[in-house]
Amino acid sequence: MIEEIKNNIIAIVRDAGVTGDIVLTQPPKPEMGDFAFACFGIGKEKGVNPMVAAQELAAQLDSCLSKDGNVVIVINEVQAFGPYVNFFVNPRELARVVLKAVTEDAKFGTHMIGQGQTVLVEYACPNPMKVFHLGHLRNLITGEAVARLLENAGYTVKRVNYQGDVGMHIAKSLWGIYHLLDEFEEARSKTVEEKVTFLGTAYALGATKFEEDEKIQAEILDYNRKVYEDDSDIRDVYQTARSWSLKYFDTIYTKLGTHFDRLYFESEVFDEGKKLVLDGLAKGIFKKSDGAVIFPGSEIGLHDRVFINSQGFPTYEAKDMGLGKLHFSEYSPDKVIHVVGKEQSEYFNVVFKALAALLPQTEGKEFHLVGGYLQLKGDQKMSSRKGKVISGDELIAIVEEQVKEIMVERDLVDKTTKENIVHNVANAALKYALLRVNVSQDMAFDVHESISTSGDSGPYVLYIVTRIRSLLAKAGISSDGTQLHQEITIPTEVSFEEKNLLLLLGRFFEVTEQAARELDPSVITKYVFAVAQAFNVFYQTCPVLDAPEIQKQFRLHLITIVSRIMKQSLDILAIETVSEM
RNA sequence: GCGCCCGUAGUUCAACGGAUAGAAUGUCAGUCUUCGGAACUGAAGAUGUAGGUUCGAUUCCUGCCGGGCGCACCA
Repeated sequence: MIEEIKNNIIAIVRDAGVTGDIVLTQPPKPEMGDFAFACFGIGKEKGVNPMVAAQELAAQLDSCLSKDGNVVIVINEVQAFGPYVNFFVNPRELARVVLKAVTEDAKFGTHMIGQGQTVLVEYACPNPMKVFHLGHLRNLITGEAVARLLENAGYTVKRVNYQGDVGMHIAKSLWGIYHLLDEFEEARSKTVEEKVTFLGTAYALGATKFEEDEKIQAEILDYNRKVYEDDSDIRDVYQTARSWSLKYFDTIYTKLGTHFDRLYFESEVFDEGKKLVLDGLAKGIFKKSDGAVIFPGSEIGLHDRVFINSQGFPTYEAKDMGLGKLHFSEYSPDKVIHVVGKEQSEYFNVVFKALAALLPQTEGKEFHLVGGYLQLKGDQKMSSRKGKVISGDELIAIVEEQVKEIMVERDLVDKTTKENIVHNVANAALKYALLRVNVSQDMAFDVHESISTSGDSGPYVLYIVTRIRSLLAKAGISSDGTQLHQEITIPTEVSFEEKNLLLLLGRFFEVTEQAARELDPSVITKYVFAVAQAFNVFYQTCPVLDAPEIQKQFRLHLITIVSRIMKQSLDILAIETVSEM
């Protein structure tokens, strides 16, 4: 792999008398070399201008190159560029090393850095009886990718989803349902979508009335109490409505190819949470204030938060204490990653401190992976029908519809496969668009751009994979690479385009590592796009099937690996490839 | 009022304190008698503002301008 080459270069540089850390970077342009060593450090050490130091080092290295061809066969040339010493690798040697590494190691690109460690990834977290909005959609897609990123790095990952099935929003929904009882009864026999639409209406009604009318406010507070007390008056309606919501969420999870190891609910943690906080109050971790129990975050430079309200109900904060305890008793995780929007950053700062004070074993293991916002861009046609806010599942449907429109003209094998393909392409479009931006970065989503067949999009990347597969099929090779020979003759000439592809393929190893370290799927998205582009450039100038035999075999081998690594990358993003499109 | 986050081509996004700030899209100009053209090549086009630290700042610090969010009994 590429590490082998890098180590080779590092050894040469060290031989030249350079001490300390030797870090190799990539020059900004391929014409400037393949690897670079910055000479700011040695310049300072020697008290000379880094440009001068680079020139001296390059000259020194160049002279050893010619002396000992054996050691430095991977390097063709050393050149000083400003304050950098740049290395040009021998393309044939690069080809040999990269093809060998990737062909021999079916797990190339996976890591063991998480070996023996359990990580809880908490994501999605929609609230029963409320809509699954766009924020949830981005969160879900991000969370699944993060989970896969970590699995790829060797961690044992548990996907968990924490949902608010008690609290004021539920009380408001219940009030709405009880004032629309006829519709509720009718909904029992309707589809999941219709049930959920009804729930949306009921919540909206309750929420509006709560603001308008004090008497209704009191009624809703009473519903809240009944939910917490599991009152038999409301039990059936509550459970029924709750199950409708969960069913609806399930359909979304299935569509997007995610699943959870454990669904947590506020209803199962609030009791314990309250108990923990009251214990903490006795120990002086929490304080009484205006009839409520608060965590005095302001004493440690944060802010105060209410954990138990003056009515004696645990707030979200207290419930999180109960949840934390459950997490640790069930999985003893080494890390708990909460994928949650950035509006909760300061909330988590306080809550993690409180949790650590209460349960020392959680100290330093709780992380908030800050999610950026998702907005819709472009024309208003998309912000649905009645000017209402568009929901997550509506957006999925819109993307799928538009992909279908494009695909009608395509002449594909049969109808069932075609539906499947439409589904996969639509998924790719959506996921790619959401995962190409840094996790914490706000983004604007444009349906037209996401399904665009050219440019930085899911369909573009998917298309490259199918085209390679089609090419390989023509040559009678399966795309999984099982037919590849370990021994391959490298042609005497390896082109510039081939070399670029090889360099990129070799980087897969460090890219997956970086993505896992930074918990950022966009690292993978950017990489897979770069590979797709490099392939297209290669494809433009390098014939495969019509090439002379040695070159043909080499190129077939190369593109098999391209498709394999692209598929592996897309797998991490939970994007499924297709055989044709 | 206090605190956190963010201002990069027309637009959507990149850039461990380092080389000429990269892509995509849109615009303009080209390529190829296509191993699936849903392609490729080229051009024009940007760091909100004023200072500071540094050999070097999109990146770190301060002020200002502009935007988002959070600050007690919602989740």
